Amino acid sequence: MERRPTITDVARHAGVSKGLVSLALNDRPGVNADTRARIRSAADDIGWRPNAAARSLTSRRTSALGLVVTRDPSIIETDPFFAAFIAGLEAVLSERGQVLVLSVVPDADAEERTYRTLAGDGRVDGFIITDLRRADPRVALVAELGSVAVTLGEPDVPSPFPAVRREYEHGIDDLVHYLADLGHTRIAHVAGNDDMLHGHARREQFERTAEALGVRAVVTPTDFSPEAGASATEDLLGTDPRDRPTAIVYGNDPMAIAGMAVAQRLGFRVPDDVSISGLDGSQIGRHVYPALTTLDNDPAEWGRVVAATLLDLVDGKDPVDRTLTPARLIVRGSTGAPLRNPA
Amino acid sequence: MERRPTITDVARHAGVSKGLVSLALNDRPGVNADTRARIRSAADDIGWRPNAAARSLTSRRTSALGLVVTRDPSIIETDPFFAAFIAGLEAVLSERGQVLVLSVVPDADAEERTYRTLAGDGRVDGFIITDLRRADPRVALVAELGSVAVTLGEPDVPSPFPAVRREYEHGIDDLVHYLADLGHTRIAHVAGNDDMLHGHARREQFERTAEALGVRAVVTPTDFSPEAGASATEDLLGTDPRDRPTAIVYGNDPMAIAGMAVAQRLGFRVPDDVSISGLDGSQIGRHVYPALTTLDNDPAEWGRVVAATLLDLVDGKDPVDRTLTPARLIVRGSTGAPLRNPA
DNA sequence: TTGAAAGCGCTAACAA
DNA sequence: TTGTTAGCGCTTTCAA
Repeated sequence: MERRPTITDVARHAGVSKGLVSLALNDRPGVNADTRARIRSAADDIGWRPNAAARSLTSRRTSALGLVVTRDPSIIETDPFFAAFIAGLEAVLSERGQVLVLSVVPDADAEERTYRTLAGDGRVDGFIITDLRRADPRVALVAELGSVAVTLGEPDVPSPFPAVRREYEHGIDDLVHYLADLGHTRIAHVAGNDDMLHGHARREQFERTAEALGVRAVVTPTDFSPEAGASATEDLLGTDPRDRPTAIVYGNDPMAIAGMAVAQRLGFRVPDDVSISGLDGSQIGRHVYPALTTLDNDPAEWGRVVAATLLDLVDGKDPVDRTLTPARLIVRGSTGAPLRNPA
Repeated sequence: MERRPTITDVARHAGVSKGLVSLALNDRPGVNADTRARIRSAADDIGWRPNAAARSLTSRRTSALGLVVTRDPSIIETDPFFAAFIAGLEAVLSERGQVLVLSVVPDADAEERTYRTLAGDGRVDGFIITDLRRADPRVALVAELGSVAVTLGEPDVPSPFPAVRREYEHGIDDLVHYLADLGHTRIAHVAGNDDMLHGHARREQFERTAEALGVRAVVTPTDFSPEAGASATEDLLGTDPRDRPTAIVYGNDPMAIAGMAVAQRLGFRVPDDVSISGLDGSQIGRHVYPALTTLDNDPAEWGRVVAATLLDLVDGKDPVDRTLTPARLIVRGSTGAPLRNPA
């Protein structure tokens, strides 16, 4: 097996010193243009690529970003966010010669261990913190580890790190208004994990708007899993018809899909007997019947902006918060006016 | 900002040479038990962790595995396989101190570039090759790059690498038998990408079994996207009732869900007017109405076995192919006997 | 069983 | 503008 060419091989081929090769190939100033070109073609000729480990050892940069996803294995599969989010990250990372180190861990203990390992072993230059929780320990942990991060959303703890956020309040406001305008007076919210900041904020906004409109609101917190969405729906629809909600807003699309299935199995027509809405968007929501009303999110946009923000931070630029375009209400067939006489 | 402790710090604390620290902490023989214990506690005291780059430079091991996923961004989001697959990989990797470098790329060009970058820069010790295609160039590419890989399934090109496979043929056979036994005589298959080996193999097995049973089979190849599943379904159900299939088997669950929605929108009852089956399993399939008949796959099991196989290979053990438990038919509400007089 | 020294491939001083 | 020389933090000889 032939040895991979090193910078010394390039230097020999180009008839220069390896120090100069390093300068030339890293686009540093102070190299004669001809020499630079000669070095470059020598490198191409022998197919040289800088070794990441060697470079990292001196530059103290790994050119890698860490994403640690903490989700129960059964929930991660149905979460429509991550795949597109990662594709968005990747679009920026590959362009800038960076890689993504991904971990999927089952619980908070494994999560902390993974952060410590990734930072302690010097494997990544920074972290992407998703699914912020209340009093999230990860912000302080990353700081303690001497690393940096970007958070998706604004943490409720002091954070030295830039945040990327999307305005969701108006979207929820629009959604509840839209349902109230259709004539719904009892609207349930099968909320996501209330310990997660985004789940919590959406629930609060839902309650605020419902109260402002004089709509009767019932909130059931869950864990974002379709199972939980299904069982919450059974409870809601099993109540006395006079108390029963005529519209249900779910914390994410998979729960909404599961809830819609329960409603249909119990003989409720959607949307005539009960209107169903997701939150957070998804591709599959367009393809169920009836198609799911939801609030759009654009996971790929999240990914692109988060990656760019974190790379700038790692490059020593001043951290700047970024705000994405607000979530927009997408009305599809799963919501409509409530029928006077339910089946 | 305080400097991270190095092996020299540990050596000083323990009063030994750094060479000995290396031997002791890597469980190499020839170190006095007391000394080893002393070194270990010194390392713990000052919180030392070996730097991955430095270690990689001498050991020529990165302790990282590469996974390059080539999917159109719109399809990756709905694919139920990857999230759980990655969680399965991770379960093994974290236990063995390895990390996963993940890339999501849009097309074959970006794919090749990514393999070259990851291997050329010495960022990973080996690759995980999913979604094998016909005459897949990646097997030769990885070999050319001097790296190693594990393939999910058996490539149709000569491969020096171990393969992990799951027996799918019997499951498909069972599924078609099951449908034929219910009385279906016209069964369509909305197949996945026919350029992908698993999609192709499943289609062939479907056709073989259908022919053996004297069932009329119609096959539509697609790209695995829910959109394609939906439009294929419109075509199939728009035909003359005497030609119309009474059962449709989709290449994956998202397509089946989209197809079921189309059927329902067109006024077909599922399963009375048309039976719907997925393939490949998914969590969300349990939570649509009616729940989706499918063939189970266990992405997490794939992940665990693939990771273990690749790590063994990287460790220099002889490559051994592994075969997972066969895919099993899971009958749910979306399939049933065809009604004599369709609506 | 331990220490000393060399070197992995690169970057970054500093000289020339 | 270019060459020389030290390291970065670790593993691995080779001596002692």
